[in-house]
Amino acid sequence: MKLEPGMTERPTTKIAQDAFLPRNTRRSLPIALLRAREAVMSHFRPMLSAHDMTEQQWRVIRILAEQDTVDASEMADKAFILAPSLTRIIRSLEERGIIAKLKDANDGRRVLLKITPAGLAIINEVAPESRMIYERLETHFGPEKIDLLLDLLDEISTFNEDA
Amino acid sequence: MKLEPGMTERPTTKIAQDAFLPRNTRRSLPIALLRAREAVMSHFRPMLSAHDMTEQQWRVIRILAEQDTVDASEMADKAFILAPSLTRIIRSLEERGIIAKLKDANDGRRVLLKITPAGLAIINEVAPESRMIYERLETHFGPEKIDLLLDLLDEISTFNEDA
DNA sequence: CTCTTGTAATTAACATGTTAACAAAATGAT
DNA sequence: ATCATTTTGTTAACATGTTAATTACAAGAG
Repeated sequence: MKLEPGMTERPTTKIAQDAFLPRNTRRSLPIALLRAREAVMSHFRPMLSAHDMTEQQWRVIRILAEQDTVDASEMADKAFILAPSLTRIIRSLEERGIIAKLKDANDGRRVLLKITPAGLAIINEVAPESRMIYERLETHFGPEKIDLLLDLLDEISTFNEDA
Repeated sequence: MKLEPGMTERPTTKIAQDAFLPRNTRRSLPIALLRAREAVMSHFRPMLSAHDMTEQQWRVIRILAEQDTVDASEMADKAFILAPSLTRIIRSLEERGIIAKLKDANDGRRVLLKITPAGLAIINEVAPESRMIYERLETHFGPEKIDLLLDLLDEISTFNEDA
């Protein structure tokens, strides 16, 4: 390594520190998970943005299509969205008339969520296309491989719980 | 009655629309990737925040520890950070004296990045602990399983490129 | 009943994700 | 050289991620 005029005299060779360097970035699990997620989402995003929907907003109304009434905590859990984000998403979706907020009669703290007809309309427009995209992906890789991946991801996700 | 994970639920009400509903959220690949990523990161985050480092900032200086000088485009690519985010991260890291910005003599557009001694000090503090955490994870699941997962993720990540 | 503690949701503040628009420098064709 | 085009990086604007503090209500102990 050649020293440039502006560099310090201290040797900057990093070979001696190799043992202290992090693992190679190319085999980093967090980045690999991020890349894979982005690759998958890139197929869905155009369809969602055509309906002025973000990915997270879609996750919310999708869950409300599966289950009629969901309180905010359960929604945060299922959609994997943190409470502060969910508060903003709910406000936005409600202003757009896509979901409705109800009060829980038994617990004044809880916010109950429900999809509106307008929200259902969006579901019915987006869902078929979403299914098609997913089926293309499943066909390309084979359902077994996707299942294997989902199982591995599930296993990783529960790593914390047995510490 | 509470449904356990793995059970197949089908609420009473929306049966007629079943064909138009999205896939079940619990087997959603994007959410599964998100959950897994968060599970992994939850082990690293406390250590990073102890050094006032975000995950993304850590990715940046980590790459600069592997490779002495990197321009912004290459960094965005390797750290998987979009250009606008990277601009802000670079500004922040530079203000804190952790990295330095240089100008490319051959191309006036490019920004070259280099880690400072202060940055190297952080690397040397964090890296050993980071390795230990990763080794625990690798021991728990077995290196073959991690490798299998990384291979599958890689395969998913390149799905776009053969369209 | 009062007080403490715990829980659900919101707000605040900052960092990043995401897309679009933009400025500056390089490139290539004429 | 001149001009249109492409590439690199930044800025802007809005949505979400992240942690901490806060408010409103619920539950329990005394």
